[in-house]
Amino acid sequence: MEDVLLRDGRALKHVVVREYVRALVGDNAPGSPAPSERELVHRFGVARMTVRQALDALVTEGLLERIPGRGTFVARPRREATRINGYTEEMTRRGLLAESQTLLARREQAGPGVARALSLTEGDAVIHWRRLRRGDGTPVCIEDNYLNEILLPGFLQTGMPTSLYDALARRGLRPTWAEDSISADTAGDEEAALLEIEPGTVVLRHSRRGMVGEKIVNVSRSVYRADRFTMWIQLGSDS
Amino acid sequence: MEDVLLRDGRALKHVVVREYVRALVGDNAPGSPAPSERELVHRFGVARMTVRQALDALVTEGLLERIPGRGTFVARPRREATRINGYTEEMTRRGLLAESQTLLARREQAGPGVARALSLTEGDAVIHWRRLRRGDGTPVCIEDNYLNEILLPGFLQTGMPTSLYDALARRGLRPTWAEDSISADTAGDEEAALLEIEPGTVVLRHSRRGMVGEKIVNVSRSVYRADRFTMWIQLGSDS
DNA sequence: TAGTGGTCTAGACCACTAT
DNA sequence: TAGTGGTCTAGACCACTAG
Repeated sequence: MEDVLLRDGRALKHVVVREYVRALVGDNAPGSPAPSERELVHRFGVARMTVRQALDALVTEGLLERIPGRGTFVARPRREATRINGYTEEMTRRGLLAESQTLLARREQAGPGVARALSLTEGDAVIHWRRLRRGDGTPVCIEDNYLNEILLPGFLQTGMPTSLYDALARRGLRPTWAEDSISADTAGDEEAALLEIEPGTVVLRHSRRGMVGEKIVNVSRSVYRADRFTMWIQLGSDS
Repeated sequence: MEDVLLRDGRALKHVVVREYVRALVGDNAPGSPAPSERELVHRFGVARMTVRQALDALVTEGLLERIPGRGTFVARPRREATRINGYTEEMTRRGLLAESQTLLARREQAGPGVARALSLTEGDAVIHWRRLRRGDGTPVCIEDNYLNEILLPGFLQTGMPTSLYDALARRGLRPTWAEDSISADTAGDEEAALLEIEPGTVVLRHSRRGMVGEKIVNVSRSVYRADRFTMWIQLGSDS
């Protein structure tokens, strides 16, 4: 996805200008002025169309905002649809200490449900990772993750990280979109024991299919203690 | 949002080209070729930069896709983040018959919780609309909606529609983004009676703050029968 | 080799904003 | 009036794809 955008060693001019402006205004407050187009023309000795191409990209990106007759300014950050977060990030965002205990991490043959969800054939190799997750010490959730082994060769060997999503990101496989389903249910015996609640207590079930492009990266099935967890989601976006 | 974009009666050239191309390829299958840039230059007698400006817009919009050395083509439709839907749309999407029975529709003074959620002061006027919602005949959900009366003058008088979101859309107030929270719980006595379940049965609770721009339009609190409803959400988008 | 999109130049006139 | 962004021209060379 990232523009490398060097051509025969020479940097593309519009990229140079774009990144210069990005670095210049990067953390400035919304409403701060960016350099004018003609100022950038003089600074870089390029045509105005080249400068406009650079600024167009930053405007499309939502970093800058043009106001005719006034200038170009840092835009108010656009609200974005919820980032696809995993447990660790969710908990950290809430200011809780996220801990994780691996109950199971092994190669398995996909059962019918997992195979369908991952768009594999029954019996194909999947990585099954089951964790008990705690927040500030007490059990909050049991999470079963199933990963397509083809996409993640050697995943089990290269050490299991705390955050699955971090690990996926390092391989360029962090889901950019996901299909989630959420339901209310009661805890089974095994779940109840792990979550340290009575069997039959109310729980929140959450399934997710994480995808990047057309690739289905992971399928997770989580069960949360209802008394310790409320799901929070932001939908849609500005603009 | 729509570009009117006529200037002193003369149509902007890049808009003319853009709309010509949009109409031309409008419903074509993904992968169909669009006219080449030079072809459009000759057809409209404009500079190539003008054509590129027109096509850039359609590419950003997701309608077209450029492939260097090959041409410009109709792009595969991009996946978008979940549209903010109400109960009626959700049920219809699932192929169920959505029915609705108004239990309450009146002007009230906002209590502390509602006032905070709507960013009002306690005691401000709000519209409270409580409905029992059925799917294919059986009770599925009780939904309490609280609306900022200032934004919706005469709402109670102009007839209560089936779909709140349709009614909001007609006033330009359909939420474009929302903050949702979802939790699992058990039904209270009154809820259980309405939902035709036993008190203490598992339910799914869903709260939403619906917003358009900076305006908070509505706050809803719903309780779903867990045996009749699973929430389904799509997060994120392609790009 | 012919055609495509990608980049870039060096100008121009316009409407608008601020002073 | 000076400066800004918006539009537009008429070229140019490049890398890449396809026949």
